[in-house]
Amino acid sequence: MTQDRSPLTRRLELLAKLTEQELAYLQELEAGSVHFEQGTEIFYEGQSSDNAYIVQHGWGCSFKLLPTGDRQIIAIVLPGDCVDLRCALHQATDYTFLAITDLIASRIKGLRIERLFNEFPHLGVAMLLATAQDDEMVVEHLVSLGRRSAIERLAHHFLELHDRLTIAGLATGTAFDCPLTQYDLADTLGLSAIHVNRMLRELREQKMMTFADHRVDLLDIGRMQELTGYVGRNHTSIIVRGDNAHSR
Amino acid sequence: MTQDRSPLTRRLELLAKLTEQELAYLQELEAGSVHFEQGTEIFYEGQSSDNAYIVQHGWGCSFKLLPTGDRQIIAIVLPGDCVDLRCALHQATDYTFLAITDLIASRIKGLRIERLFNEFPHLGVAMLLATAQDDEMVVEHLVSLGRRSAIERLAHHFLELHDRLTIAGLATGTAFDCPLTQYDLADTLGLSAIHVNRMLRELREQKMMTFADHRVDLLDIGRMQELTGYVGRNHTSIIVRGDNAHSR
DNA sequence: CGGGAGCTTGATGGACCTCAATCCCTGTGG
DNA sequence: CCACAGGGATTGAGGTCCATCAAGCTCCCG
Repeated sequence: MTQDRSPLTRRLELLAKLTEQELAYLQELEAGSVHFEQGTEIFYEGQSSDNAYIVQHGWGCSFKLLPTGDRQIIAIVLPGDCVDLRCALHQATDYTFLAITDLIASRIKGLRIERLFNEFPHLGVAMLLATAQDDEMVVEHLVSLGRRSAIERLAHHFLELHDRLTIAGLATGTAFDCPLTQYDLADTLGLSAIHVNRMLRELREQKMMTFADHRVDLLDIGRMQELTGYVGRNHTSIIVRGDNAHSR
Repeated sequence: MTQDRSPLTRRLELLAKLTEQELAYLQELEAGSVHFEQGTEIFYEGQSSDNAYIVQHGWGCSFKLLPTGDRQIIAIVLPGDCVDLRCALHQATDYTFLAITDLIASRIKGLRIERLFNEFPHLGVAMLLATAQDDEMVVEHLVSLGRRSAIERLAHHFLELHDRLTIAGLATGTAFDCPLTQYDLADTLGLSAIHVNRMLRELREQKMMTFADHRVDLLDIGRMQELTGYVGRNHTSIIVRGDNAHSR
């Protein structure tokens, strides 16, 4: 069974064929897991640190603070995500990593990452691919902030969360648990919490989705996709070719 | 002298000590350079391609198009930047790469990147560091779009361009050539071209900077930094420690 | 000389922010 | 058991930032 595989292992196996040896090393990398309480700043902007983290359980986020006190959330972090994999290489973090819920993560020293590339380059490339996916998400997020309206940003964000949680086995059907507050959503989407509230009401009245009691239900995914131009995530492996993607 | 070193080589040497062998391989990687005319779409969204590019000369940008026809520029690409280094690994591009001016770049097959990590892991890690810098820029861009006002976005963007061009040896003092139109700026900063125009006028009237005839002059960098909370780029190497950075 | 790309300015309106008040729920301590 | 505080959600009113529409400008190039 796959229960004993970590979330990251499952992700990587979708991206590349890994040998027993590589799997063993990956397991060793993820061995020691640390528990962080809800609200913990696991590392923070300006800290000199060479640790990276692989999230095993719980929700987190990375964000930056502006001199004005405003907060901009860069990304919501879910199980199977790597945080700071590259920043760990140069020993300085430029954002804060916060545990939104209680969170369990494996801590990895920067040096081991360098060793990883030396000893298991193929595994290293697979992890690069995973971070490339994460980067694509950041880019899509940037597009949202630059060119989408408030309601479009919200719809897009929930479609994406739904996709990621489904892949991680944390969502079934159209609904999922979501610990984010409306303030978190506001700081993610570059809006005020008040406007987030109004747009969530709009989405509810339009019967597209509901957001209540830490639970999200996507009632009409089709219309939400239409609204945002969202193209679902490619669930296939790296050997993608031809006519399945990019229909528009 | 360093004239015969490519822009990327110069960047990497700031990030890691490279052996003669690694430098030679890097030079081989960059060997065949291709010339693209101004306005060329070097690759485009949806294309199935496993090429990456290292820019040698000229300005470019990467952008995404929305169903509405809106354009969001992800990043301005300058000499020494790598484009699509990771995407090349999974053979599908999710944005367009456009030559803003005539542009010279080295084309690199995805396979060679995989080989690079196998045979020269240390060099691979150095290139990872360079892309980590690029990612930090995208993150900072995202923060701008989410939480900065129009005038702050402009000031921040020009401060960043100035820093990058200075490092690349393409700016001296406070001024530099800049082929971007006000439409380009608008699509980069998530604004309308008209509003960009007004805010540029504001910056000029405030005697902070000028933008005219494809030439930028930063008249009062101090006040621009104050306005945006911009912290200049670290010009030092990867061995950064202690008290030099992150003063605020 | 005509046309197009880019810049500039004015007027109007809308999307979203800010301020303010209320309500609910949960946890805490007397 | 109840009072109270605090975090989060909700709604209203008013104001601001920025988009949109419209028009005219300059410059370059065929």
